Amino acid sequence: MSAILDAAIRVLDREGADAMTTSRVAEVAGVSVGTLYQYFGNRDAILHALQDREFERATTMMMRVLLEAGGVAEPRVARSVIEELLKLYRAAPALHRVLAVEGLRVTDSERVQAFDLRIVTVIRSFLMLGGAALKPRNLDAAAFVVYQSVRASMLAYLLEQPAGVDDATLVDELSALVSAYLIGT
Amino acid sequence: MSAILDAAIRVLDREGADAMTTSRVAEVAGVSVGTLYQYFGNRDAILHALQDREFERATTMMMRVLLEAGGVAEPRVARSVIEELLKLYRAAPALHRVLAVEGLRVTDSERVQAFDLRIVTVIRSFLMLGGAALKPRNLDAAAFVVYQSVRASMLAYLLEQPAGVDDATLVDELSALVSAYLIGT
Amino acid sequence: MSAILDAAIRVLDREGADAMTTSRVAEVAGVSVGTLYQYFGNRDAILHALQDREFERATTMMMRVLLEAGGVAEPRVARSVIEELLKLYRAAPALHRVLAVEGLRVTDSERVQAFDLRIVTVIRSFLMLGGAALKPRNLDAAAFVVYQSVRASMLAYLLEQPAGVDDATLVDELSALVSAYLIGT
Amino acid sequence: MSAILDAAIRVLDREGADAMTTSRVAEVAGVSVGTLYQYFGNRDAILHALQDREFERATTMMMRVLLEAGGVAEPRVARSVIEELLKLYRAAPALHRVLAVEGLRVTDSERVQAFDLRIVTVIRSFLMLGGAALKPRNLDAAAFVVYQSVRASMLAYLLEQPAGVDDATLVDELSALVSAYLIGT
DNA sequence: AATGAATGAGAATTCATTCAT
DNA sequence: AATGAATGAATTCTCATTCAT
Repeated sequence: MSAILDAAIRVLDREGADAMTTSRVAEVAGVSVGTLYQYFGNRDAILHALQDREFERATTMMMRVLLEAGGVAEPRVARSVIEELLKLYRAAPALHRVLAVEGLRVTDSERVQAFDLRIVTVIRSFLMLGGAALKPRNLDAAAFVVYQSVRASMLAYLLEQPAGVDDATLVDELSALVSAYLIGT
Repeated sequence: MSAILDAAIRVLDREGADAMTTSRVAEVAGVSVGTLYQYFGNRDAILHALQDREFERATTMMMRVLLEAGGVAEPRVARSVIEELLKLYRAAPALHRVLAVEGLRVTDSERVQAFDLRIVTVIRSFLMLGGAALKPRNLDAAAFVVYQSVRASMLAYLLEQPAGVDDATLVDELSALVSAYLIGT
Repeated sequence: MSAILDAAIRVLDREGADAMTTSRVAEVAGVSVGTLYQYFGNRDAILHALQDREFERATTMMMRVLLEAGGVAEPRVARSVIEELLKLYRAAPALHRVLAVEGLRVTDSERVQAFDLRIVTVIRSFLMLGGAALKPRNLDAAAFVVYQSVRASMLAYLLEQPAGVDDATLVDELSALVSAYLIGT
Repeated sequence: MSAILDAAIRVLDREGADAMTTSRVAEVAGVSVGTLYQYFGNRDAILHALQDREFERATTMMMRVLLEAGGVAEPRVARSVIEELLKLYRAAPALHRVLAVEGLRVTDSERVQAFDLRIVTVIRSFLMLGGAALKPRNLDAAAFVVYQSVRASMLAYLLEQPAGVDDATLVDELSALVSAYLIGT
């Protein structure tokens, strides 16, 4: 039930990851723990569902931006993706924090499931489509490095609110970073 | 006592973050919990101490590399720092994972203490010294973005061991990323 | 509804006593929990119904065997009853295990209801009918001891499958035990 | 700690098996749950410890009785063992009930550990020592059947307090049962 | 200073039972 | 009569922290 997922995000963002206990989520969702367990077999299932939702949102967004750009890799496209991603992250920073943290905790068997790896695969295929405009690069590594860079910077920006950096600056610099690296501009 | 810190790292890297309980650390260190609490008032104090030690190592390393390079910002310098950083991370990936994770959990009052922010400050001053060779940039943002990018990529690389990326590739791509962004090469 | 009782036995024997939850029984029976509660006011009511069914089967079987033997107490009769009982137990060992366990849990007020006590009463009346052929005994105690002995041995045999004992051996030894005790042969 | 084991028995006998929760045992023992878990890694460990203690008591008792009898198998010996066993059972009927119940729940891997099987082995070796006086029997089956019979009758007697049976009668009949079966008297 | 037994709040999870539809 | 989502008390187990020795 999406009420439970929404409650989980709310708890995550307002009270922190430690507060995301099954009881607290149930309480905030306005249901009993029992009900929560009817929908999610265990605590992790909630995070998995959240991950799937976010993964879909991010993927959809990237596809939309790329389609609007006509499939051409340009600084403009990178900037659009980064802007949209910032919106996605801002909607639930703590969720993305948890997703990132859990991604790094992933065990071999679950590896393919991790948010990280799924997104990197999507980015990799975008880079392949970008074609001639891009500098020649090891696609695996480039997709990996670009994703980690953007994700980490955005996340740390939202959670730490470092002095001297605001939304516009962050988008500018991340766009510059990615464009310089991938396109050479 | 550094025996306790070493034990903490050992537990962290061999048994995972969840296993780093105060009792387990004490056990591995060969002391009693009571003794551990004599040196570290609470669990977090251990992490703080670990953070300080890592911070010092990283800072020292960067200074050394920069001095050896004669204070000039060049791709070669970026690559050296990245290579050295990889060594530091590889020595205790799980420690750096925890440091990263905890850094993002930081509350306002402790903000200045976080590993992240301290390192960004150091990097910022390096960028200032780099002088004319560098593209003009918002220093705060540039230091921030560069640090987060390198740190996240390195950490994810060590913990996730993504397919298609090895040490050399990672160093190459991170160097390219940073150089293209800061120097334009 | 006997579909529910059959489901309960199936669950009991295939999945164990712990798995016999009301939901699981309902599921296996192909009805909803709600429906189950329409027929059985609470979980225990299912066990009571099961007990009644088993009690009737055992009683009927014993009567049939005794009638076929012409009402005379002989080793041959004891053996027949034991053989038939083994069949009954083998059809649903876990059920009989639960019945035995629950019988021992019985509270004062429900005492008369317990499978144990009901069966012992039936056996007692068989012994009375046996007449002159039997050694003189305290009938209450004899019925009690004989029943407990046969039941426990059979149950443990089916559930533990002890080394060195098979169907034939068990029937032989139990027959010898009972005959020696009651008839002196 | 034996205070915990004693508390477990007290709870078992006064409040029933269901009441034997870790918290309740800790409470009755006058310690915290945490302390309980320091001594017993999990709930079952308590039962295992109890089992070991009872096993040792029963074994010691049987050896003592047999030694006193000079190693000869006679009705008198059987009666003594039965009398002593009744004392042991009476001291904690609910404990023996649980031990019996758990014995039947035993899985393959733990089989050898079960109270039942351990005791049967001991009895088997007593029967071997009994020598010429005994009727020829399949030792495995005889030990098994005798143990189950005595145990079940005694337990049901203590827990159900069946009408028409008292201590003396029970001992008489069980002695008669065992003697008739094993010795032919 | 060192010890480590004791603490107990708190977390995840289960399941008999109810009741509105 | 049937349904099955919702309930929530109860249970097991963990671990940071304390304190008497």
